[in-house]
Amino acid sequence: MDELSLPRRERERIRQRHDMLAAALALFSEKGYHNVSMQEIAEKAEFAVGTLYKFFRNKEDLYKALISEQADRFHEALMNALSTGEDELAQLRNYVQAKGQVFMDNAACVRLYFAENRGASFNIKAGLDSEIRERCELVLRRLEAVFIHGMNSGLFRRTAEPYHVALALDSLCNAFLFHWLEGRHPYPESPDIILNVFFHGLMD
Amino acid sequence: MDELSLPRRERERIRQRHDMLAAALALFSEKGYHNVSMQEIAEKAEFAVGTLYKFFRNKEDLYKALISEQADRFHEALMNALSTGEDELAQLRNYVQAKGQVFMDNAACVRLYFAENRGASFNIKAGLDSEIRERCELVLRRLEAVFIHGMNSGLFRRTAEPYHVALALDSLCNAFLFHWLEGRHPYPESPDIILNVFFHGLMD
Amino acid sequence: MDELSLPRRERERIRQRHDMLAAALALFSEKGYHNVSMQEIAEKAEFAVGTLYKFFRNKEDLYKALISEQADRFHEALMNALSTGEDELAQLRNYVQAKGQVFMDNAACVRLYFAENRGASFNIKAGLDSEIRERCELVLRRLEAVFIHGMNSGLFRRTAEPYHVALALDSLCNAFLFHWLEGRHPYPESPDIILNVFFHGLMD
Amino acid sequence: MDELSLPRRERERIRQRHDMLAAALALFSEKGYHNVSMQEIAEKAEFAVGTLYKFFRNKEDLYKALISEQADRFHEALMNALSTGEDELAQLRNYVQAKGQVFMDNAACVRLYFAENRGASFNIKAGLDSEIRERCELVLRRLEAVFIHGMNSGLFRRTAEPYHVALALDSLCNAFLFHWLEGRHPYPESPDIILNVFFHGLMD
DNA sequence: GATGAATGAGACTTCATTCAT
DNA sequence: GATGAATGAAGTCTCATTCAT
Repeated sequence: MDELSLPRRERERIRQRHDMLAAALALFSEKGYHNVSMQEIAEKAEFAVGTLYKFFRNKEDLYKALISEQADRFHEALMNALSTGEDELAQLRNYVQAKGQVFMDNAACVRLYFAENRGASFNIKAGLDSEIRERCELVLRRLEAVFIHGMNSGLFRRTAEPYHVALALDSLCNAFLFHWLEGRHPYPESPDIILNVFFHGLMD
Repeated sequence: MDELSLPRRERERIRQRHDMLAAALALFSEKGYHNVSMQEIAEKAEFAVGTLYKFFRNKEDLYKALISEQADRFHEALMNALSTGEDELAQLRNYVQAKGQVFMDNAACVRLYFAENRGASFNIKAGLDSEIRERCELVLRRLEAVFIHGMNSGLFRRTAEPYHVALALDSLCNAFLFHWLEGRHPYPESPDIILNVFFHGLMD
Repeated sequence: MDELSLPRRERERIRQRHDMLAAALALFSEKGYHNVSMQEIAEKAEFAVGTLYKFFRNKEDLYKALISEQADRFHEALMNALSTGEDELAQLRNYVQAKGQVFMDNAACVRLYFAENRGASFNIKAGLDSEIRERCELVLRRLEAVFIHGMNSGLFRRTAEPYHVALALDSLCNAFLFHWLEGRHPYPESPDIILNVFFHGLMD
Repeated sequence: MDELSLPRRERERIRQRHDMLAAALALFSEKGYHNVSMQEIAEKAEFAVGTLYKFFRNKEDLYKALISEQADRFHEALMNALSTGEDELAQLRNYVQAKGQVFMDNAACVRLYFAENRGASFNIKAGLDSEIRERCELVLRRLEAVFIHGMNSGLFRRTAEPYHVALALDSLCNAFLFHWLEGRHPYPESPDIILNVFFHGLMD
């Protein structure tokens, strides 16, 4: 809707940029950054190679833009989830569900997302990572805040550092999602299956 | 000790192979598979390129050998930890500690390990991954067994699926280790800091 | 003439391809397939290596294209010669002359041609050879037909198998041409010098 | 028998050298000079690479020795044939038969022989060729001499230059042998099938 | 004297990037 | 502004040759 108010030329450019990123995402997530050529991306997006370079300084730049935008969407969805819900319990449920939702809706991204957050592409070049990690950290801090709130309000017991609990919940979601990615088992439909692990301790 | 009994020539070859893998590990973990050339590895290992190819059929082969051997060490250590300890609680403590120990002693590997298990190198080629993931799954199943035992013996309460709890514990360790890798904060000295999250539920 | 009607871009590409093949021919015929590098060909043709690969999938492909096109020209010229001339005698004269003409005009090719038909490049890879040999066989069969016609019409005596006579005539031309290639002596100006051997038997 | 009189050490060396050349011949004729490595030859001959270099200065040297020795055998056999037989007719028959015999008994060599005499390995490096061609020329001159004798003695008519007739006969044998090599048809059992072409002219 | 591990130059090929049209 | 042909640096891998044992 915002786009409609832009000059036609500008709107066109945004659509083109979007098509390029979409093509790149499909290819990167399928074959990995290093196994995709600019030629390939250009062909899939139905542009000339030169045009790609009008939008992105180089391959790495294109990659960063891609990751960055996807990360934006993810983190925005997660932050929203954490801000929605009557009490902290509801917020956590929303978080778990939102994380599942957004990831499963964008399987292609997830592969890249994990790649970015867990590993190999420390590499591609620094810089990107730190930016993404910062946003991960923000989500984590927000999650921590929910736990702190819950503890302060007496909803949760203070059995461990709130940050640690936040870390635990998030990493558990990731583990489930990762398994889902591999086709091992589905992501739990009810968030409670994941949350139970934390709510009801193993020992009295 | 076994090596001492081998013919000198054989011992020499083992040492050379080790040096090559060490050089490769250092470079791969720093810059990523695709950003390291065989030339580079050869130079770091102080061999000629051709010599590398006497030991490994090609770059991918070298990479697989590297990952495979490191994964062996890791998984062996973890399996050992899970088999050591008077009761299930002790076994879990050992697991958490062993995981921390072995990873922190091999920071370079961990980067590659995560890369393998979380992402990017879906790519490099299938085949390796599945092999490694299978071994991860074995560890996870062993961890699940500890929880099942503990639940059956009344040590733990059955508040969630044992496999889910196992997944939760393992992924939490990974999360901590990952943060440590990034220099954010140390891996907890006492395993209890991690275990507490599970033992004492957040709600009554 | 056809080329003139093509779009400028297309004409340009044809010229480039031609230049590349010309450079390759010169080098291959001088030093042999294995002793010429793509770098060398590129330099001689005044292109970058990468450009070569835009036109030919790989070195072998370039080689095959080269051989194939030259063989086309040769065989077409020979077939034409055999179809031109009042009687069989004239056709044979034309053949001998055409063979000499076309070969001597393309000395570089001839080296490769012989290489293809007599030897070494059994090797380079099958496939090409058989294709070329088939075309040689066609020419030979056509030559045989001329002899058969001549024998049936009473122009020639049936002193031997027509195919054998065809083989004999062709191989004699080759022998002369080969000697000429080596600078030993000239290819006979008059085709009769070669033909005489066959027409007038050594014995009564 | 001569070998028996040599010191044991010397006899041993000759046998080793022979084994190396045999291995090389088998491999070269199957795959071509450039597609065979010294390693391969060494393995087939059951020696170490280094040992090969004790006997031959380098790969080319080994190749030249191989070709040279085989050519010796061939040309000796041909020269013998041409010197054996009551009259010129018998000598020619012997020649045609000997050429067929010696080639078919050494199919592997023939491939290399043709490669040497007709093409590609102009290349490998000059030097060898000229030496071989000289010996070919000697045979040809000897063959010419037979025709001259035959003409002078009235056995043959002087229908063409004796050298040309010699060339014709030899190249016809080669053509038949080449076809046989390719499995197209057998080399004529009776030399007369080849000789007839020359003896009884096509025209009165 | 034989061995074969080690060497490293050099071959083929790809692909990010530029720039004339 | 878009195009895509051209570029050439750089990567992987092979193999003739050497030399310490």
